[in-house]
Amino acid sequence: MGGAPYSFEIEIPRRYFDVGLSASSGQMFRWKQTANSEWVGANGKHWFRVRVLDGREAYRVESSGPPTVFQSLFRLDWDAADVTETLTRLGPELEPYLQAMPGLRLTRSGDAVETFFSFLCSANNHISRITGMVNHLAAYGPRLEVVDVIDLHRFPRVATLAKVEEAELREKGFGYRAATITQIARELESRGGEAYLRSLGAMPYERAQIELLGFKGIGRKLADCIALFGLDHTEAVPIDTHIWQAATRLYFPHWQGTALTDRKYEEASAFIRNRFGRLAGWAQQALFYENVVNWRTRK
DNA sequence: AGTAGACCTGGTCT
DNA sequence: AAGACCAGGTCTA
Repeated sequence: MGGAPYSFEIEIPRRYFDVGLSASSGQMFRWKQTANSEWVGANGKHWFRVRVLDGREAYRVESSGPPTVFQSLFRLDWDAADVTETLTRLGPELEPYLQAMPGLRLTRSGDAVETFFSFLCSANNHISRITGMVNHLAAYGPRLEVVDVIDLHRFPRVATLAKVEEAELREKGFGYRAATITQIARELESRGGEAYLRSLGAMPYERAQIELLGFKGIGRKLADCIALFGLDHTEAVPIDTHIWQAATRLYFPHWQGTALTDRKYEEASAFIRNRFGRLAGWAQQALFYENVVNWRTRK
């Protein structure tokens, strides 16, 4: 299809920014590595194509958006060296996890709507299937571009998703989430849709969390994922099965092997948040993905 | 406040 | 190779 409106270089050491790792670590679900090992993906209304420049600590990016969009998406305005140093100082126990995941960054979605619906797909689910479901939802949006046979869509708006029928999603293999997703889409629209969602990003984390918990089908975990990955509340710490394992290993050994209850969720999440402040979400991401990659061998 | 089941589907393990 | 188990959980009883 037509050429990219924007083409630019991003110069940064790999240990501070690994696109593939950051794009495929469960924060976004619309990135793929092509046969010639480029990373192609979409977020909200933009698409991206990223290539590692041989022998250089740099990327060549083609995109529908200017460099600022890409930089914001991968939070390049945060200095990874600085973040890592601070996290290690505040929590020396994080060092092996950060070292194990060099170049993994906390991303910042440019589209709260996409993140909201992406994580609705994530409950009690595998990353591989979440990916398929999110791409099904994305297909309701207009096509932006085709890059290397990969269809890249603008993620649909709330009004579009609010019209989707439960049966339709069932047929696409959404299972019981077909019901919650369509119901929540309607509820979100009635609350003001995208503008409402964005307003949650402007309020304090605690208030946004309460708002999100008001949706039937959104519990603490999803609320925290949406807050962290979609609303830029970087102090949010979603506690899922992986973080629960890491948290009990590092901070609550007496809870190892026990079930995660509301109270324990609150305590573990707040502990990590208080320990790392606005960097807590970044710490969470390192702990999360390291555990995803290594949990099988660990047990 | 904590526990037990149910819930779609499909990867992974046995 | 068919069947159990489980996954970035949440709701209800």
